[in-house]
Amino acid sequence: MERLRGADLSQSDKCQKIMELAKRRGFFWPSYELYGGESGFIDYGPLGAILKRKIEEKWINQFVVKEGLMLIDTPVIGPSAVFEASGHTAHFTDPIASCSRCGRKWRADHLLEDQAGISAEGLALVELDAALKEHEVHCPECGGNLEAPQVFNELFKTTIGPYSEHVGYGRPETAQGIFVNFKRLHELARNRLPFGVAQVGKCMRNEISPRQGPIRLRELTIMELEFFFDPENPHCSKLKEVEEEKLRLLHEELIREGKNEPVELSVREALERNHIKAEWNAYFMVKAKRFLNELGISDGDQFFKEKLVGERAHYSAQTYDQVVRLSRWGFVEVSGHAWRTDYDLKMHMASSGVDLRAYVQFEKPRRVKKFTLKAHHKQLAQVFGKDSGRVTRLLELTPPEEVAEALKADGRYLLRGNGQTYTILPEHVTLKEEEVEEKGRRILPSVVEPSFGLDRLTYATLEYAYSEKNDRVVLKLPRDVAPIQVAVLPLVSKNGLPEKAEQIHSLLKGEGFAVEYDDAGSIGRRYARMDEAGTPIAVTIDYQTLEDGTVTVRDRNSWKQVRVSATKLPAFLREFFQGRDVFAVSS
RNA sequence: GCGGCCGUGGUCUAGCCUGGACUAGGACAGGGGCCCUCCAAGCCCCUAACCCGGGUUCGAAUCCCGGCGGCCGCACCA
Repeated sequence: MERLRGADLSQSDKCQKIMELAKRRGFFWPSYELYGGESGFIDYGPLGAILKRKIEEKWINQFVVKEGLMLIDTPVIGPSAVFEASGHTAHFTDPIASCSRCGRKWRADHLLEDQAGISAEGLALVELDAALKEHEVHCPECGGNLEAPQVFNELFKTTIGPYSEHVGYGRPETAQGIFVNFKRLHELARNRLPFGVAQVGKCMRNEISPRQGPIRLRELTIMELEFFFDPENPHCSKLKEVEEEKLRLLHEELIREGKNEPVELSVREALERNHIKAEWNAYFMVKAKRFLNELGISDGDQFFKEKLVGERAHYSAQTYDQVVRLSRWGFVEVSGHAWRTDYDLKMHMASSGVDLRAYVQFEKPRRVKKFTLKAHHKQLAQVFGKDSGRVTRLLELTPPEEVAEALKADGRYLLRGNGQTYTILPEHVTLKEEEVEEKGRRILPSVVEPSFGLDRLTYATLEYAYSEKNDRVVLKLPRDVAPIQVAVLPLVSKNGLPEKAEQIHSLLKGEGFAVEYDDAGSIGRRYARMDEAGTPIAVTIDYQTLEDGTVTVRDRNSWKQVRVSATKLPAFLREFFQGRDVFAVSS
């Protein structure tokens, strides 16, 4: 496929070998090769599909089952309203200006900021164009004039049904499927905070120029969870379990100082020094670190890198990327840990007009002075016509104090929502201040979001499992994600050994193991084949098996062998796959 | 999207500059057979490829153009 020469070769050697192995043994390969290929897409083959699924299962086990969270599954396609509310149609996009002389493309907003020192935030394309001209921004490379900026939106666009005006988008993240269901999910969590909801699924991002095989895809699988907590009670109840754990952080301060190396801080220190702003984020970062450890990626090969303000997604108040060292690309993001605050719920509440606040009960009822707001429906209907229903709902969701203050100061209140601004005058409402007994309050939960790229994790797992021994490949996949668990091999293919091996094969299959039988070629060749596929255990049936019913069990990593009686084999293997060091004990 | 390099069986590659003897060679992998007591042993046989389209030419894997794809650099990666 590709050929690399000279200095490139040594550095990308491992990646190269893995790509070859992946194609040869059926982990993954480029999609649509029959028609010349299409970049940004990969196919998972027989081994890869299972490996990927097992990593997903492991994640679900650790982040959903063990954490007591909920798992849901929502559509890939969503109507435009969802992504307009979430900000993706506006923000999942880049204004690109090309140079009319040299043809280079630039981020128009970045140029404006760099050359004119003006924030381009919130500027429409025409405004951006005007600003670029006004401040005489030129191509930084050749000084040529810039063409009018154009937007490129990375959402995949489609239509829903036969109506071209009914626009839908492929989701760029699974999160919105959770946010739009917040009310129901909170109800299912029996109206308690905190709680978390996870989702695993395909997402689409129409990348401008994807490369790097499984690292940057236009269609990818994301495993993410939204964890909702009370912003007024943001403490992580499980902090004790993790506060002494060390995290390697390359935090904002270090980056601003120009540093590249992370520092090692305990969770407690990181929180005390405000390098991590949300306790729950810290908690899940520890979980994420351990998760990668179990996929074979040690602490030294991963760390968390904070995203600077300009690099963060539009919804995020703080984001750490978990990065892993990969042989070809250096440190690559495999998960993001964003503190999304109440951004998404707030946006969906404003767009839909539905109250998405959670009710939090006080320990004791409190007597408080409080404004109450009563909307005058008839008056509002006269002024706003069709929109009055929505205006009324929005108005009633607004803190009355805010309305009262504005009316007092300016004589009017500007109500924003649904992409419009409505002017509320004193005669539209009745505001009363009274003392009431409150049993609780309504709040918009704050959200932390750990979000993992399953494709990248699958690749990283392969890369970290890859090793060579005596000129052959041994894929030391963690035993709980290996696609084939056990190989059953007759030592030779005669004298009744294959028949005996077939019995053992069926026995183990019946016990629920993923087993493969192989009697082709010499025993050494078959061991080698299984090492390359990452099969942790090989069971060999030999002449002694016929005499005393014991078989040889071979460990892929150490090549150690122990004899186990066939009847005890299932129990032995079960212990092995639960993580016990059965070879050290028995040999 | 720009620039550079590149595209040959399942995988890695030889051949391309200097067009013909290329019915495209090799290694590994795969299938069949012989052999058969533990780490890719050996022997025999077999399967299987010039990215796509156009052009130049008597003749194209080889030269030219376009497309697609890959790698690297720039840009992009909310």
